[in-house]
Amino acid sequence: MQYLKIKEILVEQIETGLLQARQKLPSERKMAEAFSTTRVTLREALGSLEAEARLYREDRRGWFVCPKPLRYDPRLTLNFVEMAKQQGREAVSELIFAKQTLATKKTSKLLQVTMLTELYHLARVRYLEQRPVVYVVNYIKAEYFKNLFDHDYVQSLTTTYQQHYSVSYQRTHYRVSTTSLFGDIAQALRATSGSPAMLVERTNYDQQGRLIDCDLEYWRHDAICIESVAELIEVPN
Amino acid sequence: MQYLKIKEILVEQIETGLLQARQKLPSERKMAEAFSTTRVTLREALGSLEAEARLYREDRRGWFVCPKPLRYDPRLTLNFVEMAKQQGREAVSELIFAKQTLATKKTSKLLQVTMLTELYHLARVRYLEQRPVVYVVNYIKAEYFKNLFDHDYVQSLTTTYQQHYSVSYQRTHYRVSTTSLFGDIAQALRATSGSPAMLVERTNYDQQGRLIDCDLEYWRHDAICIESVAELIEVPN
DNA sequence: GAGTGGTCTAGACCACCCG
DNA sequence: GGGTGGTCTAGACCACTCG
Repeated sequence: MQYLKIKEILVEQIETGLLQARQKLPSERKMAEAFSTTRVTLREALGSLEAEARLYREDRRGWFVCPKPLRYDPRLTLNFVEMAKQQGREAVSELIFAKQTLATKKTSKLLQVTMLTELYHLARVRYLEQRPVVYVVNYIKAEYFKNLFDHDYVQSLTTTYQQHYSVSYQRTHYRVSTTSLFGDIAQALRATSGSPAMLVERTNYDQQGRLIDCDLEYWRHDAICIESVAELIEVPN
Repeated sequence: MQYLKIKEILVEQIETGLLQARQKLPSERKMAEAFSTTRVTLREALGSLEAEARLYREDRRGWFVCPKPLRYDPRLTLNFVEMAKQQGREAVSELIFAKQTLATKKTSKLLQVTMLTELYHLARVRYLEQRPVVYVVNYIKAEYFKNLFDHDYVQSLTTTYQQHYSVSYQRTHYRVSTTSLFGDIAQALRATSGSPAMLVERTNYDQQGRLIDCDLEYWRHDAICIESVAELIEVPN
């Protein structure tokens, strides 16, 4: 079991700081030679460290050491940039597209509206210290936010909701599962197709209990750690 | 990109029901031949479907089609068996070990006690329809539960807490991250070493706000989907 | 005991990234 | 344009599972 030995060595180098967060590893060929093995076996070790969130790769660019994950609390309405700042991290949000569309079969179900209801549809990529870590898709009920695109919607939707429409999030329904990245999303995150990912789906309600929008967040799985507190519910048998 | 084609075909067979949940796939050699490729490439496709939670494997036993994940709401105090039953699933809990120990550096931090505090330490494996899906480790403050082992602690700790000690969970602090399975845990879950996993860590408080125990839950990542509702918190800037 | 999955070797070609 | 990562071939051995 050579690849386990390789993993141990790499983990040790990470933990002793010989390899630092965000640092690029040597090329696969060089490492394979250094460990006296083939690329196939080396990649077995690297892939396994990727699954453990110790290494990540950028498509065709190489392997890097994972920085600490961002703590994410679904109860906080904070925008991404603020959330990162409070943890001493530097964050940026970038627009991929913003358009107006009509609800399809899938989105009408997500937002509990009839098909062809007017919606805003936007996609953004968020960066942590220059590294793209989440691809966020939003579907927003247009009826509550006339002319949304006249305001800033890239950095923080929640702020715009509040300032221009007096709407604030009150409750959120969220679902967390694991998937992997493909196509446009993988590309936007500079991830290799098939990289492990965490999917956070949220449906958000305002102070009047109205369903106002939903998010699909595709996180590079090493970049996030969900952390929250919940009051427990008594369930009758 | 042969392995993508292979994936597509397998996904289609799963979605059309040609391959059913829990069904075993043919051997790797047979599939490699059927797709006119080598085992290495075939395994690339299978590994990728494993990351997407469409296939899972049992160590040295082969590849299987993933059944639907169990929905898991951290707010519910329900024991595992009840939770599964409410979703029409059949569940069983099995004891791995139960012992009394003293807090170590790691566990004293988890439970916010001084080192050498008396603790119960138990490990269980939980099955969904015969399949082991979670490995649960518990650390419990012994001071609140004298002679815990005289009662049933395998099927449901929460029930025993309530009935014999008048203690019920009120609040939980939880953290969700991705890792992978190794050693004893992988073995108990019949998983190949290095399989992707979801780690749920919980710290639980009773009706008096006392920290009473904590859980480390190692889930086969395809077997769980975390789903909950949260009231949002206003955060001053 | 036959066949399986887990691991490994020693190559190869290509498209892409970066200097 | 050199070197890289992504993909693929055609084998091999071993320990284990299962009938």
